[in-house]
Amino acid sequence: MCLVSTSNGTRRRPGRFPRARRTTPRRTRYHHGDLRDALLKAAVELVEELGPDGFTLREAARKVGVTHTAPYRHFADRDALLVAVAEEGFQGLHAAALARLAGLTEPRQRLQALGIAYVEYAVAHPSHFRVMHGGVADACSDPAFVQAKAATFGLLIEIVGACEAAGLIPAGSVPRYALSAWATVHGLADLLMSGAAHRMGLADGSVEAIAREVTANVISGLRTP
Amino acid sequence: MCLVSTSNGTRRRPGRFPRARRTTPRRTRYHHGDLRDALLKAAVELVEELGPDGFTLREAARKVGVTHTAPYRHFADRDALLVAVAEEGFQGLHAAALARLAGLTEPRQRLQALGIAYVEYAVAHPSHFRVMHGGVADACSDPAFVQAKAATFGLLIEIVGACEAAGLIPAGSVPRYALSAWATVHGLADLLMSGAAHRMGLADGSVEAIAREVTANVISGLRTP
DNA sequence: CCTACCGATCGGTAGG
DNA sequence: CCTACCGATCGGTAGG
Repeated sequence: MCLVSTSNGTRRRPGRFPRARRTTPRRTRYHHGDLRDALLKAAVELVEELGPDGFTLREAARKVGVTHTAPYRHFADRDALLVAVAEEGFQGLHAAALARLAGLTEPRQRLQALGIAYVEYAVAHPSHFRVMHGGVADACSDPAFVQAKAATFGLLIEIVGACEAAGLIPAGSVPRYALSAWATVHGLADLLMSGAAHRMGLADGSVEAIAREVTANVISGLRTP
Repeated sequence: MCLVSTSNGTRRRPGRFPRARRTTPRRTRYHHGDLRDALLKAAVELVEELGPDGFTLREAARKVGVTHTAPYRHFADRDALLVAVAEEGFQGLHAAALARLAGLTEPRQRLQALGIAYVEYAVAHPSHFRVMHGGVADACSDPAFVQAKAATFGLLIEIVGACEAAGLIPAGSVPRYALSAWATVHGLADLLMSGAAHRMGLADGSVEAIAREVTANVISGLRTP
């Protein structure tokens, strides 16, 4: 039988593992916003170790060195903390995309740059990425979250729209191509994050190089203008 | 705040929800293999409702109508049941792919058919698909599981290899194109399963039609022979 | 931000 | 396949 329960840390459930004792020294006091930030950071680390479902408020508190009820001063409940992570994630992804797009005007180059930014962000911030696309974010209507998400998605539509305007894709096919482009980088991100691509011997080179190659294949499917 | 804890069923943690009482009448007795199959089926349903991490052995037992220790007669532990689901999944995907490939000889058609089968299988069997790519399966060395997984992956390599032989892709680029093709359908599967594609207005039409369009975009990036 | 507590699970073992 | 149990969590509330 596969000894997954001990060889990976994806899950954490009552009564299966002894809980690690406090590793971080307890701070004497937290200033305004200090504990909030510390909890956010702890949450990101825990999601990376245990997955979004394995994350618990109590362990985040433990990690930061406060009582398990202290987080309720800053977050209404467990999901609120995860939503904050997701929001931070969309803002970070948006910023990373803008940085990669800076100075590029040619639609195909921009589409590729957006894709590379997407994959790079996911691999560099797997916890954020997973929470962004997890169940917590799905039903969320938090304004800041929704705004950050829409802005990022807007970049994709804008760039594919520019491809259409340039005659690189058939008129009216923006949704189809947007979905194709998104699916490709989204899947690549997942296959790289999970290690599946590597296990199958398909992930040689840097993340950027891999993303560049894979997105190039998508680009090459466009018309010549 | 986002009321995710009540609006979606992705998670299940101690003390958050009242547990539903037995809905299935308790069987008087199970024949050999009968309970095993019933537990497998229950596990699939539970993963669909709660995700792989939310699945518990106790709830599966409850759903089937036996004591929470009865499953240990058929599965060594919780992970063993999930591995069985993953194995069933890879066998199902492999069979679905073979069915779609039957009669097709042209490499591009075969690549597209494989991709469509992948996406259709994922959408039709989301629980299996999630478990197949989840943490439980990663570290698993169960022979039947490994074999079913390798057979499915082998189809991809074989078909992309045929594309190479036909001059549709540059010599030596099988890994790169295999990764591209896989990433695209893997990402599409995820975006369709999670509802993200639909929420963004990018998922009009049947799953087959969407998968056909998206894979067509990949195919169009190949050389003309 | 803390102490004390509650109700509800869970995975797993002992022993039949 | 069942009864009885154990140890370990968890999210959350009361009340300060």
